[in-house]
Amino acid sequence: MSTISQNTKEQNEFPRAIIHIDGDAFFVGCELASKPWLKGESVVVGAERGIACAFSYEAKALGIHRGMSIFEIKKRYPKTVILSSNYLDYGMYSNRMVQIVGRYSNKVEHYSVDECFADITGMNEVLEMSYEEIARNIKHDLDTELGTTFSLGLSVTKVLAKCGSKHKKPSGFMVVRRSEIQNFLKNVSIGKVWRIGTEGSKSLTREKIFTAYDLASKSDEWVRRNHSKPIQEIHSELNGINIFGVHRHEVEGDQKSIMCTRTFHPFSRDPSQVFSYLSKNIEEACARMRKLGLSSKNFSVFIKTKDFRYIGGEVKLLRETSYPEEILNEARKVFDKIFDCDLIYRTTGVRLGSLKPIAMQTESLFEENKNIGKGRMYDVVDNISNKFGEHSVFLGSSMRAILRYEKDKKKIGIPSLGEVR
DNA sequence: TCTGGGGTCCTAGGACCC
DNA sequence: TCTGGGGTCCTAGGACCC
Repeated sequence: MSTISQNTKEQNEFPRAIIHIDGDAFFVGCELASKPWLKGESVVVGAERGIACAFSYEAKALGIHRGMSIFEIKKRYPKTVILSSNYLDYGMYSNRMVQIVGRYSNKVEHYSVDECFADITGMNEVLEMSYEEIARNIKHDLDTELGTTFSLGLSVTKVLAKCGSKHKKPSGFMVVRRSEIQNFLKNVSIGKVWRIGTEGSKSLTREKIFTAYDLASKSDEWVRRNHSKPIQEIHSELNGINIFGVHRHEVEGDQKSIMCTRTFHPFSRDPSQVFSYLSKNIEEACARMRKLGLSSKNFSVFIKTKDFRYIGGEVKLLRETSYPEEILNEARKVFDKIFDCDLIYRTTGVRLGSLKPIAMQTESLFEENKNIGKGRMYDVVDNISNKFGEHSVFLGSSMRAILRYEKDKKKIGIPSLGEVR
């Protein structure tokens, strides 16, 4: 076949060429890359949290699952190696993953710590390789240079590429050309499709849609009539029509919100106790915001009942802040409105929205002066927290939460107070 | 898996305004 | 004063992701 007709064929099969890359048991993979003697063993990461966060395929084969307690794992599978997680390392591996993929395309989306998408459309001519060859090279480079394996899917849309990488884990390699989509989708159950969650697959199953093929073969008209935007978009992508572009994250810190939520034990119906947990979350969220150099103007707080009912409320401040006091004042008002003494609560949370860099805040001279003092104070607070740990300094309103959290650790060390039981 | 934590985006329905 | 009908904006909560 001539080069020209080969190119035409490739063009037809890949109007766009999208790759999805997924690290296999990524956290464990990173650990094994530096501890190769553990390869082939049952390995679990998550010692510091007391539950399995990630596990090797050998551990999975034994029956270890996500969230299983370390205590139980030790008891039932004493040979399993238990490691603490090391997020800084995983972040470094993750960045290297993106760099390596970046050799083959400048359109790489760092989707999560262990996943990325790449749009390699047109790179076949630049690199003088077929799309499949490019994909194989990427996988080869990742596997050999990072010392852990990756699964890769190559197809014409993000949803299809993601179905591909998922198809044969670990170390999978799946190419789904346009002419192969229908056959491929017959073997993909509807619940496995990216962005179709439990609710989506429930409602689709009720309509006798069991595989991705069943959905893809419905008409546009039918989907538009019976389903909302998310399913409509997935339907298009399954048919090879690109809806979700590959977006490279150019800017660091383009985060839209910061959340801090925590479930407490025992559950509580005591308003001052529950508010104290909320207060602690607000303090933590503000500390993270300051670390990122951001400030927030709109925020929402919520409480969740024992039976998982969610009640919340939103507040708009007059100007941005990165300090907890103003937020707490408003949060108190919302809290008093939404708290119901007859219910028992399990979780509180705060979400800080409309984030802006601190430098972009607009303030009057007077406010500026007021906040300089506060800024200095919080510099000190942040420094102490860095040195002595996050519970070293806190607001009075968070006191009861701290005491409760720390009780679980038996004792607390507060520099100014000594040890409190 | 009777349920952890941090994110993003969508939408139904109320409030408000002609 | 009562009434219809339509548009936009907002937000609480849900669904989904890793």
